Amino acid sequence: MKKITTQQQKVLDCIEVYIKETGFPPTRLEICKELGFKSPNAAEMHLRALEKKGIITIKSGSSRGISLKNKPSLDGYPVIGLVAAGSPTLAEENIERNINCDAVLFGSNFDYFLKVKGLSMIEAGIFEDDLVAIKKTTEINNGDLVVARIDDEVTLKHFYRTQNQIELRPANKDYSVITVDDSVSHFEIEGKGVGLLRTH
Amino acid sequence: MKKITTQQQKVLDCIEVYIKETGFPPTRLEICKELGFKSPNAAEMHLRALEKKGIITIKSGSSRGISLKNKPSLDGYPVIGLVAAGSPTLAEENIERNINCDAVLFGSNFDYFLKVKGLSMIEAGIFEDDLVAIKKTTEINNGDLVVARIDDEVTLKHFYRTQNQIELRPANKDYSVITVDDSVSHFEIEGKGVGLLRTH
DNA sequence: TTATATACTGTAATTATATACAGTATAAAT
DNA sequence: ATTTATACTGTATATAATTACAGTATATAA
Repeated sequence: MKKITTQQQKVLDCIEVYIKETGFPPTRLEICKELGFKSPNAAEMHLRALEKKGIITIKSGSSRGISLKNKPSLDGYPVIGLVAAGSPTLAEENIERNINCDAVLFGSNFDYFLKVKGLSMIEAGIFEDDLVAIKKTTEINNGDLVVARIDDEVTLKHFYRTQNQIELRPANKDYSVITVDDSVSHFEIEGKGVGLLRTH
Repeated sequence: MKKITTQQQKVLDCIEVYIKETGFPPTRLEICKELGFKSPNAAEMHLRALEKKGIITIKSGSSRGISLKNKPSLDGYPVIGLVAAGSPTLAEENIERNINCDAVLFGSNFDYFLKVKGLSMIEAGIFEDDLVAIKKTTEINNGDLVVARIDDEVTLKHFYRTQNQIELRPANKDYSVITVDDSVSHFEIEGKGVGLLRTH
């Protein structure tokens, strides 16, 4: 993303304010009126520059056809999809999108949303593509929903610690319990599920 | 706020979707194209009706000058618990608390959260005390999750319309299908479930 | 019975808007 | 030294869009 000039920033601010106040973007002439330009082409040129820099898109031939591309929310929570083997969960390439919501939406605060793959937790009412709000912590109690990393694979299961081993139990009778033992070279608790979000 | 007709709801939904996708409202002709109308006046009349009912405002003489008055409320979205028989769902006494979140958290916007009672939708991954985001609309398709009012009782079920009757189906084999027939003195669709929120 | 609201088609006119073209001028990059 | 980007004024025009007007038809309310 190239740097933006002072005048281009003014035009961008003008558009944002206009949308916030009216619900729709301004015309070239309205931008001119607001910023004191005397020619519609002044606005036009700035819009073209902003489009070229990837800040907005302009739908050709449409009145008020300006879309702001700065959707990535200021302080939203990342949605993590498939986690590449070995990569940190929150690595850039794992972020599908951001969701804007209250930090205390699920009682306690949390760090990211994990997009559920597979049906292993279906009996706990957790379906494929549901988003589970994850809080990064290693403070886990028996029965908690955890995100665990086993040999570079990330999984969502119920956590149980027995006398001498750790079990990751699915909530689906067609799946098997994962036992963490000597055959596992790397085991780590990434966090705890504190909430769930589903879009119908 | 007067009641809105099915066609007006379609137009409103069309505007909401268009804004969400493009960032600016549609023109009369674009609404017509989307909904299959052949005259721009069809859209115009619906818009006038929606304006008269206080749902939108139209800036005269401006292209795409449609503003949704549907403001993401400052106090957040109400959580509706047990609905008292005969009372309007959103009556003050039914509001348990408010939740602050993004209007478009569930793709389309919505009006309130309904706190789930009972286990009738458990096979759809909807558990007791889950919060279902409800959008007030009468635009329902078969299989949709709906909030219905039957003889002053409010229920959450899957909606199915067959040749000559309406069925409200639970997602739990221990519960029976509710058939809306002559024994029902009052039936009304309150809205549609667009999302789900669960706190672990 | 006479409105009033809904729900459109179809045509047309006015005006709102995007956008091209012709200039002028300055600063930075190649 | 020449191009490229910025930063505008000013004019013109094709077309995008609103909106009025004339109909048709149905349902509901006063």
